[in-house]
Amino acid sequence: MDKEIYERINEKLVRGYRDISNIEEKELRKGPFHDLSIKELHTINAITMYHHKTSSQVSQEMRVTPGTLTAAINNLARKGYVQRLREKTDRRVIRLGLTRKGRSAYRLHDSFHRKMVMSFLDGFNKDEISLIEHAVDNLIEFLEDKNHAAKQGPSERDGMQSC
Amino acid sequence: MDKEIYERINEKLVRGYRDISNIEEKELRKGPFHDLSIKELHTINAITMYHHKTSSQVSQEMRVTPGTLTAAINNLARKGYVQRLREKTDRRVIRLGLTRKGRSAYRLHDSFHRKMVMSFLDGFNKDEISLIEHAVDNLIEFLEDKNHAAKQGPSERDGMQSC
DNA sequence: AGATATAGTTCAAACATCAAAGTATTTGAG
DNA sequence: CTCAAATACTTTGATGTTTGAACTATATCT
Repeated sequence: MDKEIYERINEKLVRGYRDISNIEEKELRKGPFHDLSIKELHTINAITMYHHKTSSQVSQEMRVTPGTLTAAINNLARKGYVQRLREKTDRRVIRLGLTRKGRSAYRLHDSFHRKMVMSFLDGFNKDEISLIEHAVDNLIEFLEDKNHAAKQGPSERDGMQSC
Repeated sequence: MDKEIYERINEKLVRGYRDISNIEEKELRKGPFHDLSIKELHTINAITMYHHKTSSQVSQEMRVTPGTLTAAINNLARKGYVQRLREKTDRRVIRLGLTRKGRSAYRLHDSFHRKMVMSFLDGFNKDEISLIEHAVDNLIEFLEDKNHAAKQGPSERDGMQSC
């Protein structure tokens, strides 16, 4: 492929990637939830509206250790965004739920995402959108491959020498 | 637009976004530069191969405060990836350069990016690629709009009521 | 020359993160 | 049934990143 095109698209992706968090945080600061950081908002987002996932589930999805999540939940509970709900049938597990305020923050963040994705896809027809989705799928697949390779360890990356 | 399509693409973008840093870091740990974090690598990337940008330039591009960059450069210099070069004509300014080792790390990271972008665009022809690029442009434009709106302050977002 | 501006550094505080040890609870083997 | 092992989460201590504000050194402007 053309080197120039690669450079240009790479540069744009890097720029977009770098700016998203910054801008999400700035938007956040303007609204009624100025006591939330972007990371806290992402935790709220991972908890989701009504699923009452367990702590373990959320920490795995977020790729952080259980201890990290505990600390994050402590803060969000103190600020009134999240509630811990102890499971009746197995008292070891904690289920996480958003308070009314938490759901409100969730919706605000979601509407930002909606606007962002809408503008990403603005002006394309169904076929073109599915082409773009295919490119995104390519990217995710690439990341998943790398992820599995990393899990197996570097020595077995290609060719499965073990056994 | 179709709500279902939005949900699906949003979910994929969020997942991709979340995984990129994790996987870049994992890849990094496998190679010869295991003493670098992903943030440090991004600093090296912002310094670029041969431009000798000033500290201010780099900190602005990275959207961090000058103090943050100083700390990062201290670490990278200690580890032998970056050199400070004092400007002859204006002794206040520091220009930043990569050492041989720093350039080597830069290249490794760049090759990861290259593979990632290549897989993103895999299987598309020129026209299709320029369509995808257009979508990325849309996204960047959205972010820039939001960024300017944020700079002006929330009260003047739309309609320039001042004066 | 002296005031002001600019470039970068230092410092103290806040926060996120992790690994490892700890607590409470459940499960499973005998 | 009982106790050892497993599981779910929390606590703790250490590390690294980030910021804002005060600071140093240098340049520019009047």
